[in-house]
Amino acid sequence: MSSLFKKNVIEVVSHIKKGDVMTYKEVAEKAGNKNASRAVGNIMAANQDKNIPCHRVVKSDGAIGMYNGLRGESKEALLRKEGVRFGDANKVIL
DNA sequence: CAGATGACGATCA
DNA sequence: CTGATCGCCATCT
Repeated sequence: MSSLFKKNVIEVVSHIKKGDVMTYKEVAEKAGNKNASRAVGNIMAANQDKNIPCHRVVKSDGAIGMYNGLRGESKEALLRKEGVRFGDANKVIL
């Protein structure tokens, strides 16, 4: 199960700095397929590696998305601790 | 190979 | 603004 796209996505996501967030679209674009935002989410779901801050990957509108891999901790709280600024309705300020 | 699925995106009503 | 629909891509069955 090692595809180039997947590897790129994981690399890009693991490169996200603390307090910073990246949209699925951006990650997909950096990975080589700007239209593969969906595939990116799929890869994230299949690779919840602790080294990969998947929670720092949000939707293009700044929403958290359907992320549910954490142990009951709200992604908002976690991201807030990381230093991410939130606007209204749990929307991340990009 | 073809069909179905999903941590999405953009557009339309 | 919210909800529904179509479109896109990688992976699974």
